[in-house]
Amino acid sequence: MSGPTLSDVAHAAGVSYATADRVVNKRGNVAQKSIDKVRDAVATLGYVRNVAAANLSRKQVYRLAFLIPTGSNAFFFRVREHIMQTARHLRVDSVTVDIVDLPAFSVDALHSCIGQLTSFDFDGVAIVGLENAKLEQPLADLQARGVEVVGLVSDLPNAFRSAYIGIDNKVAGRTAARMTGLGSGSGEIQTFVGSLDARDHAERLQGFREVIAADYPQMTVLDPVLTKDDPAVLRSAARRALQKEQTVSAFYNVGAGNVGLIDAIRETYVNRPFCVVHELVTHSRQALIDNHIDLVIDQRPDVEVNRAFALLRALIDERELPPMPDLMPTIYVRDNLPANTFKPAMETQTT
Amino acid sequence: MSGPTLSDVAHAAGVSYATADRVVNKRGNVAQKSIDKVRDAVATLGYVRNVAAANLSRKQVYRLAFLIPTGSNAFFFRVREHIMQTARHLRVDSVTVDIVDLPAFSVDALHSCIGQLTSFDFDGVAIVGLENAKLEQPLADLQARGVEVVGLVSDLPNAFRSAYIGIDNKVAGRTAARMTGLGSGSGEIQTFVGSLDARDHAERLQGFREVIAADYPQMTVLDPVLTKDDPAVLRSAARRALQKEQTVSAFYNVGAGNVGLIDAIRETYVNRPFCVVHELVTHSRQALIDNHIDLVIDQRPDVEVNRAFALLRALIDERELPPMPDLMPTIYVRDNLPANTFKPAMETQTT
DNA sequence: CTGAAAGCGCTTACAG
DNA sequence: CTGAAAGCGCTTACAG
Repeated sequence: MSGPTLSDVAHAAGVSYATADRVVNKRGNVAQKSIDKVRDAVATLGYVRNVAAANLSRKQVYRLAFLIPTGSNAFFFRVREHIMQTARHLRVDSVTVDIVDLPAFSVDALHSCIGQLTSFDFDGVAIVGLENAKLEQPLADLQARGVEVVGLVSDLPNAFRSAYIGIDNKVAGRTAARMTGLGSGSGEIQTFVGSLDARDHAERLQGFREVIAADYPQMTVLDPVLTKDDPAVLRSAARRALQKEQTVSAFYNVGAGNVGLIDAIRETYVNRPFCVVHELVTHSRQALIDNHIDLVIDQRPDVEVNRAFALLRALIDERELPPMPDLMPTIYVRDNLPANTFKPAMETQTT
Repeated sequence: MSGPTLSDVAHAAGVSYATADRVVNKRGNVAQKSIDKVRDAVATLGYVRNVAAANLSRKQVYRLAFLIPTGSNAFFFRVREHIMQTARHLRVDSVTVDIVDLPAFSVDALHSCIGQLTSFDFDGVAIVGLENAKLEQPLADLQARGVEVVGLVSDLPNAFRSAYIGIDNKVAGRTAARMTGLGSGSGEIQTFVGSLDARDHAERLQGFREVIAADYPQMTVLDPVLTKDDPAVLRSAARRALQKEQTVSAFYNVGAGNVGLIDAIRETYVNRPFCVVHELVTHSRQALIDNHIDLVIDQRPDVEVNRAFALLRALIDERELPPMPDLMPTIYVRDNLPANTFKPAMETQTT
């Protein structure tokens, strides 16, 4: 900084340091006259609060919580790893992190978990959310207590969080379709979804269909197999589809459970279809390397997690938010894979 | 933090605060006996220095410089914009930035510029470098004065910088080849390079050739047209290649000057070849949207610039470096384009 | 070689 | 409604 300090402001305004502080930090109990003088001084001097000094004085700590779906999903395993790694690095900046596991896709579980959060006085929470109106009340309560909340990967009701950090799933689906069109060109595309009730899956499929219909009319999108993200379901459905060799020229798995899909492909000795899946995890990574699939569309959970931390801290400090360009889905082929930083053994079996 | 402070350490070691400080910060003039006691106390208490408090006390400011090639290159225009934007945001954290423009690819210019840097006492510099031994001496001088230096986009002699922030260009070329193989499949690929003396161009071409040779034998990589990154050269060469409609099925421009390539494609009413270029700038972005090209391989200068700032600050603070996964080239199609944050009018005409 | 003390820019009781 | 003062965890002269 090395700009003007609050005592410069107090001086210029002809009031005490304490009074200048009261108006700058809106602590109240100040005469209008003093307020005006301080405001003027701030403006003419271009005073800007030194957040580091303030935090030192206040012994600020950042108590953060992340609410992450539990279970065997490899993607969220990755998310969790990134959170822990970042947390470790941010300990020296006085941030502490609790990761709260909760059942996937359960509005009730999320509802009660958010409700309990109020008793732990966190400063900020990042939530893998659901856009359900039932969550509005507990979120409002949380925010009323001054807790900053952001949606992560999957959004919360818009008015009840400060930001959403995640990709646009329709864009992800469109990207998958573009690559399928480029790579395959004609024939039928067998699609797989976990559930059409899951908004992200529905949006991806919609985006996918739009692009194929508009730009690749020589391709047909077959109705999706419903998989519940279960590898076993994917495996058998994929095997069936692989029998129809001549007509199915591409696979697109909108959801998780890729292990099953990959198994089916590995076990089948025919020309495999062009294959696009989501999320770079141990198995999809290996399948890319082994040439069992062609492309992975990834949402960069590392970037998302980093941003969640940065954003939460900025919100808690009430400082200007950093520039945050839209998060776009990333396309991986086997040539631009980042080094694998996780030990495969630690990752769970699904997806 | 809220961990032990240095006065806790001093207490435990039975020395004064000043002495504890001397050993922790290696200021010398301490009896070995005191050193040992303090070291012990640090270890048993798990003391970790509060960088924020230290910086406040010392009135630390970060004076940074970025050495960026000048000229009409749209990519470096983008780099410069990101630096300025980030700098604006980091002003409140006491970082000031000077951007030094210098002629592209000139070892001599870089040499003298680095030499002059010593007289400005910067705390850290990021340099779009060249791997030339002539630069070693001035870099060594700079580092001897305690200036932190990192290579950005293009590396410096390895032993004379603390880190390189940029992509692996061979990986970028391999990625381009993979996409060309997926999208085109057979026929001749006309390549274009600015200069084979430019290491990044040579590496990209090498990676490209490797993948085509290994995995797409039904395609042939034609020898590159040397363009000096000049749009006019690209334009006429591309027009010539477009005459050979039936044989050339793909274009790959390793370097800059894409405006010329895009113009040639726009002006030619034949089935255009499959088209891959590098770096997302105003023109390549628009060409993607207009379906004049198929893919852009980008190195995310925004991410690189952010990392340069973070790294330089961590180095200057002598604190633990943040986790830094490898930077991989990003693949853009027209569906996963980030919003354009620059006003096209500001961007120069080339590339 | 060692220590006491002022000061960095703020916040927070506490006394008027 | 206003101000003087201690303290956050460090660094930096300064005196011994």
